[in-house]
Amino acid sequence: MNYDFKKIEPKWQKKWSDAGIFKAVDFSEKPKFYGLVEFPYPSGAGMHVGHIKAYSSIEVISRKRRMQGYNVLMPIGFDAFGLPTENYAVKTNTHPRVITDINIEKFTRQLKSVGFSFDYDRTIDTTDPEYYKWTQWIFLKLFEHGLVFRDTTLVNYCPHCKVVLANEDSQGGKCDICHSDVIQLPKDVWYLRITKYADKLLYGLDDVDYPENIKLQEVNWIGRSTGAFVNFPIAGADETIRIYTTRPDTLFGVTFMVMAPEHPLIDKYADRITNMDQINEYREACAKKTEFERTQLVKDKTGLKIEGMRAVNPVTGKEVPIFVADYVMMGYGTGAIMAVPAHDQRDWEFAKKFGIDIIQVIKGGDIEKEAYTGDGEMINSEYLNGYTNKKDSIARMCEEIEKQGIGEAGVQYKMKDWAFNRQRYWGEPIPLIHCPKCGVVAVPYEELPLRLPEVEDFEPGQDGQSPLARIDSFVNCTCPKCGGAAKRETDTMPQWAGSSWYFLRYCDPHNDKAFADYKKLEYWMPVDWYNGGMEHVTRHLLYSRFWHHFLYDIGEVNTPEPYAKRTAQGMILGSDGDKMSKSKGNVVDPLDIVDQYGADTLRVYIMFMGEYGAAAPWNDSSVKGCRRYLDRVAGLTDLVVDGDVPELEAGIHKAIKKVSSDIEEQKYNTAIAALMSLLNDIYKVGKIGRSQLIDYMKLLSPFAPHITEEMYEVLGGEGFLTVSAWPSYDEAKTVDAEIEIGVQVNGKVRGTVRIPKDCPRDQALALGKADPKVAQLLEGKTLVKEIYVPGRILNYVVR
RNA sequence: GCCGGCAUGGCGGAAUUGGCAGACGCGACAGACUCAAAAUCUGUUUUCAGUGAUGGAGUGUGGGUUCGAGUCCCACUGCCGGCACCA
Repeated sequence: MNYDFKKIEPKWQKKWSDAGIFKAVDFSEKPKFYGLVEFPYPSGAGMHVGHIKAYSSIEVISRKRRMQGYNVLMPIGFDAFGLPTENYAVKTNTHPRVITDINIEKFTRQLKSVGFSFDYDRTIDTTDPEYYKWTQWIFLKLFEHGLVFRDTTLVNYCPHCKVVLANEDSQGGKCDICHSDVIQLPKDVWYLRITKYADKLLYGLDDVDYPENIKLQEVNWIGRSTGAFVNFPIAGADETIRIYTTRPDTLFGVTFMVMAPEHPLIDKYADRITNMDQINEYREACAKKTEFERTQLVKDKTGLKIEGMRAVNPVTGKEVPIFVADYVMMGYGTGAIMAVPAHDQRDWEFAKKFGIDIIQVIKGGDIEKEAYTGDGEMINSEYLNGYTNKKDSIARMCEEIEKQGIGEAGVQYKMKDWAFNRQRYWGEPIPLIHCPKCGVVAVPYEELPLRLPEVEDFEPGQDGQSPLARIDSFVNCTCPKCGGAAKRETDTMPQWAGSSWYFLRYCDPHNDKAFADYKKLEYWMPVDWYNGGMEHVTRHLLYSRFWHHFLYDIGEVNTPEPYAKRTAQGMILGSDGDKMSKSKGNVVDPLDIVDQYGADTLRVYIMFMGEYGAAAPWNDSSVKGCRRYLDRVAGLTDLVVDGDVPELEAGIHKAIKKVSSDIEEQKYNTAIAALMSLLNDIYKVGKIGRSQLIDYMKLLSPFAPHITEEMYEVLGGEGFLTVSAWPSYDEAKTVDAEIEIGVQVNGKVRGTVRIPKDCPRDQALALGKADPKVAQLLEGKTLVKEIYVPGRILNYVVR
């Protein structure tokens, strides 16, 4: 067959589309399969080869599932709110809606040209009011259930651009746009109380099929630790400083305390602190430091003693000094710590620098040289003395703490609550109203969607205000509760919002009564297989799992966990081995490859590059190799004969087995290698039976759907190959009657021998010895041991 | 610093999970076709010694377990990813 991909690829894309074979059918009798890919951000740059790789995994599985008789839901959509579009809108003075529509149109065209079998009838766009209506609806549900709260925090602020910056946009303490110094500014922020779901997110991992490394990243991100909260009284005051510790059993070793510079008790007791001026100076210096500086420059511990204020160790009754130091963070624990310099390296360094006592309470190490953080017998600790097991001494101390009423056992998480607002235009408006009488009031559900107002000017406002704050007609409203004049919240949601529930919308994308019909969710959910980038396994995965757990708790969805299985693809690097980037000029445009070699070649190459989960560099020559392979595949139509070719039977059965299992394990590269190998065999034999070739086409179809569909037509096949039955194999035919195994002498391979598959031990050993080279090596030696592993190896141990 | 991953020919990568290392592809070399080139086809291709049969070495480094190690254990080196003064 003449392989003219420019003709056949559009031809079949149109035929498949016209026949609607990729449409998912709600409530079909067939078993369901929901395959999900991370929906793209429709940037102006268009599709990247990374997108192709990310989607190819679910594409191949879904195509195989359809052939296996499943009702497949494989949707696509666009996560279209976000900064790049907004920045481009500002620069070109074009409405982001216009830009988004152009980009989505472009993306869709590109996706289709690669032949992805998405159900385009279910395409969603997070910026469509009919979609973000439900993002706002879920937000209001969270609000209703007390999971939305407001708090003051320090944000990165650029005084020059007058803009609040994300951490990513203020790396190194410089504004990404104008490169001036970023300062920390206190600001009121909306938070989602994700920490309330920390345990559910942690223990939910036991019930899902994620690779261990992904689970571990989530576990570390959640960062659950157990310990105790202890209250240290302030000497001469009726107040305590609350601390959190994972080692309450070292309480007898406490020789000082440290508070974060932002700790509110410092201000509260300002009048009795005698060096308040110095402290304020230090605090100001800390405020200028960015998160980056504070965490990167870990070498030198800075700090200052608070004069005129001391704390009492609640178990010993002894007074200890209090310091302020920025190695203690306000954002973790209680913002204050008890310092045990003998057994914590940071406390040790601080104590050495400030000449503070060090009391050892765990035997071991040399605390003159460094803190001892290992295990050992408890000493200098009254009732804890003699304990050698950390777990027991901690448990005993927690008991004592609670008995003495000085604190309680508790749990802490590294995960922080989710800061949920941005001062930007291109995002979902937060549907809340500030009423001078009633406080914060929710926009009534029936008023959703709360639409983004049409504006001319998208630039962020002065002093970090959202552009929406300038639109009086948007801001001014009446309070839904009291009917009085009120003002709308003008911040918008972060980009993570729309992507936290999109997979639910795919189940019922056009519903205007609910985010999705419960019966449809029951039919489709959970997602059977979700593939995406490693960079999203912490934030996006946790955020969306959080929303889903919440929706489950309020009875809106049918499962606690949204994704039954999650995998991640490796990056495609430039041909120089570096990350692809415009500045390096090593970016490959997938559409160029489609144009030059065809979509099938691109698809086969990307799946053949190497282990799916690993990073691999692009190689133009290898692309040509895949094109050469498909050319040779096309040539198979010239070798067709009537009836099966017996020499190929075993090979075809083996290939069916291997390709079938390799796809399930994401070993696409070896599946393709097996098909290439079989192709070489077919050319050696010089002929192939018609139905044998159709089986070959079926195996290749998920990878190269266009050429195989065309060949199927040439062969006179009925219907579409794409939805024909996946071939089955006969296990007996995949096993050879006679096999070749290695023969070793003292573990070194000295020859091979052909033996029957189920050759008995004695016979195999005799056959091995009969090999002339082996016989020669055995001559005159004492045979110590003979090893025969059926189907694997023969080994003679001699002396 | 902590957590995780990886390391195999000139290159991308295989190896039934402890059993013939280098499948498959790229590149290179030789040959065929061609006036010639490209394309295509046929061979060879881990490395060292040897015309050869063959023999030695070989999966980042050093050690260990085993009849047998790319695979398991210990120590180290180098790269990649994530988190980072987390109390």
